[in-house]
Amino acid sequence: MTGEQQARKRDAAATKAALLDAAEELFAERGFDRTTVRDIAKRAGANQALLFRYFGSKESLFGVVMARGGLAQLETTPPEQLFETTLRTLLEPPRDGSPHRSLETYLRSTGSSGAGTAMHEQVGEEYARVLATLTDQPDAQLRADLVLAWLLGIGLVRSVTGKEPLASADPDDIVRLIRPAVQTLLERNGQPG
Amino acid sequence: MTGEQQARKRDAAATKAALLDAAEELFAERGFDRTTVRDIAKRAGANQALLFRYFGSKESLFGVVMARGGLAQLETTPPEQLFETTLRTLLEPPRDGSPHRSLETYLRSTGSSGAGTAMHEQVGEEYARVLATLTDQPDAQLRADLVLAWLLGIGLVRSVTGKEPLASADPDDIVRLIRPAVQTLLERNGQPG
DNA sequence: CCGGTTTGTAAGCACCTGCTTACAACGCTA
DNA sequence: TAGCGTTGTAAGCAGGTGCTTACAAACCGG
Repeated sequence: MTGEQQARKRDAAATKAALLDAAEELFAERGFDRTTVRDIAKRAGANQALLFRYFGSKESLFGVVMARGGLAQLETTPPEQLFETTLRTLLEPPRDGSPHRSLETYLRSTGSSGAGTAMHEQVGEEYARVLATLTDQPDAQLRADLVLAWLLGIGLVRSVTGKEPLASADPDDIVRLIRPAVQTLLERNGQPG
Repeated sequence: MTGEQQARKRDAAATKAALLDAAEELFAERGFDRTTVRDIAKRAGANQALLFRYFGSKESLFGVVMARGGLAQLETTPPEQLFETTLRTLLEPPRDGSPHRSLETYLRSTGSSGAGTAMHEQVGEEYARVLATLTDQPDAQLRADLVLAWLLGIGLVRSVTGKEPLASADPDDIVRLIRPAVQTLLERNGQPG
């Protein structure tokens, strides 16, 4: 709820931005399916017809939201810090002005629309590609997928299902437990049997 | 030739079972939200009004489906094999007569209804409790949650988003890569800093 | 055969969904 | 100031949702 409903009288750019912000929040909180265009318009303080005028459809808006900030963190974080940085972002409560919440949206929108699928592929591919640079082992891609899977699983258990003690655990403790295990995964040769 | 639809003429028990089977399949395939009561009734070859007569509501049916077979694997698998067994179940394509698909449903129904939340808590709690017996370290519960998170994350990336190379990887390879990392997670003392 | 109960069916209700349309209010500019 | 494109609004549409109701057909004990 941006409290400037009266302040913005005739400003298409601001309305578009408000719709995008509201959509980003709601998609991250509820996923694609359980977010309605009426909810988005209401939170943005705009008429829902404008959503369709500016973005065409709900799916198209979803795509714009994902494209806008989905990969920002990825581009500004060195690979060797990506795992820990992403993990901490996922673990900390969403602050204003924090990186965009693409992984959360990824989680909450599993099994949703076609737009969701395309987004899944893109976001997952990008993260895994960077993570794969962290190991010289032959199965680099697969190992990277497993790291990504862990990130997503932690986000799932923590922010979606709220399972304790994980949900309330100190991010430092989680990082301390996980780091050596990830190191094992990335560095150890696969051994037969 | 009498068609199979007439074969079950007046048999409430069989109709209930058919509805349960259909619901279990569809919830696992699409999650709670994207499964409609009309779909369930259609796959079961039954009238949708019967679904409400026998189960009261869609949410209630969901609860019955989860309660029916959700924890079967948990009760018949020794703790030290639980991780690998569950992982392999998650990795293999669903066969007929295979264990119930509670974790898949868990995944696909994230962020769904209240019934989904209750189920999430129950299933997650049971798995984590058993997994926690695998370590003597102080943070046993937290470590168990992290193992569970990895399981769910792998299921998510593999069966929901279909990301390659994980989606098509040999289960043996995945197990070989993951086992030492899980061992590290469970056995290693948390070290400060 | 009769009456009541159980099982199955078709139709519909009230609500929600994404999306569209018709129109009013505004502000630029000629 | 008159005209006109732009921005915002209210109302509604077509289809889908969970769920209910009214009723017919089958079964069973008497």
